[in-house]
Amino acid sequence: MTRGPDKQFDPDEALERAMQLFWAKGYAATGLAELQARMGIGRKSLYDTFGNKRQLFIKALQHYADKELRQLLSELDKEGSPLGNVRRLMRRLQETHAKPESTGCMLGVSMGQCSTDDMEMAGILRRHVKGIEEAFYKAFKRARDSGELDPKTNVRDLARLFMGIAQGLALIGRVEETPAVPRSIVNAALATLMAA
Amino acid sequence: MTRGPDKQFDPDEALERAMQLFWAKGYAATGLAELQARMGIGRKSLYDTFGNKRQLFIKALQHYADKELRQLLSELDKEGSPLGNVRRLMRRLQETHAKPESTGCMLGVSMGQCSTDDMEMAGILRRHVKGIEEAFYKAFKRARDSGELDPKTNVRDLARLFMGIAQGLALIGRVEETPAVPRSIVNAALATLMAA
DNA sequence: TTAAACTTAGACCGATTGGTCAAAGAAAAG
DNA sequence: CTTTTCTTTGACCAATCGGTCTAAGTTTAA
Repeated sequence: MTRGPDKQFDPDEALERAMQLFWAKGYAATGLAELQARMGIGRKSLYDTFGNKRQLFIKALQHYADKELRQLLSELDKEGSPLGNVRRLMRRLQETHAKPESTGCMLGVSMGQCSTDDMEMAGILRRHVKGIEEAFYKAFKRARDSGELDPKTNVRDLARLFMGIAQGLALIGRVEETPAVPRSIVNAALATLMAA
Repeated sequence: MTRGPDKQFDPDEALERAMQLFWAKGYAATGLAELQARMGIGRKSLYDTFGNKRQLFIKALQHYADKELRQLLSELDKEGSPLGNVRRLMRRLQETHAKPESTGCMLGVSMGQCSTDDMEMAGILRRHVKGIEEAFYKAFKRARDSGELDPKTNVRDLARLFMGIAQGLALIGRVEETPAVPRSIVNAALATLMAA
């Protein structure tokens, strides 16, 4: 039993566009006017649909993290060599962040942007970062169990290292203009898996 | 032949304080009023001495990077085992960023904050990041020459990896509230040096 | 058609933004 | 002393900030 007209815009697409803007410019530097223009909706619609600027940002962040984690998992959970999956993933990340128009990872960008005493935001970011860690953990654990990694390998530490490397890579990709540094980072990261 | 009274404040200390604020809150989220209060100077003095907000930020960033790089070099250039120096440095970074009040690395934070099309800022950040890479490079090269690292090691790649890890570590330290993740990252990073 | 329920565009709000300027104060030079 | 040159304070500016609200438009139910 609904009354009145439906929304004239697609909230999902509007959120996607808000995400892109926040991602590229950051929370504080993104104004409502710009958001409206990019999302193609009026101010009232924005507030009715998403609450306020902060809530919109949080929803955009959530949207980003869900999408990113889903892709990460689908890539790391593929059948075959777990380490092969990790290698393929890291090479893809390398290519992504080596592009000059790369805007990095929205999680990393947000970690750098949120005030240190913003506990709510920190909690949200921590949860998402944990998700990435867990995805790597599963892959490395499978690798160890299947003999691809030394049985003595601390896979928890290794997972956290790769999560950290991925964050560092994304961050540096934002300012680097040649593919050299991202390539080096991934080269060296993967080289450590050979030796282990 | 100087005329008129001297400044009533110490520009260096004012810059130091501005740096702390920018570091913790980021460029966009830091207002002039807050800066004035923290620096303890009037608005006119601020503009006469530092130009405008952006130039003040750039000077603060420069100040930070110089200080940080100096410390990095003094730590990595110590006599004795180069790899030992790297280990000591990484453990120190771990402790720094494991503290709950850690505000990360101002370079990394700024990489995440500057707009992707701000070429001037990107250039400045790239230069400073390169400085960190070079510091690691020298240390790893010494390590390879002295037989601490496998002669086949690509020390350029390794240096870039460690620079990236340091950035990731600092970023994650901003939101993490327990020392577990930073410790894992450094554990795993140093473990790769053993095997190599 | 009429009324109710909804969405829309955009005017509007006080507060705050980065930035400027004039007047007052202080030290050095004559 | 006076004059000159500098610094400081704080008022002030237009523009923009995030956020609200009214009025008009649109669709459905009766």
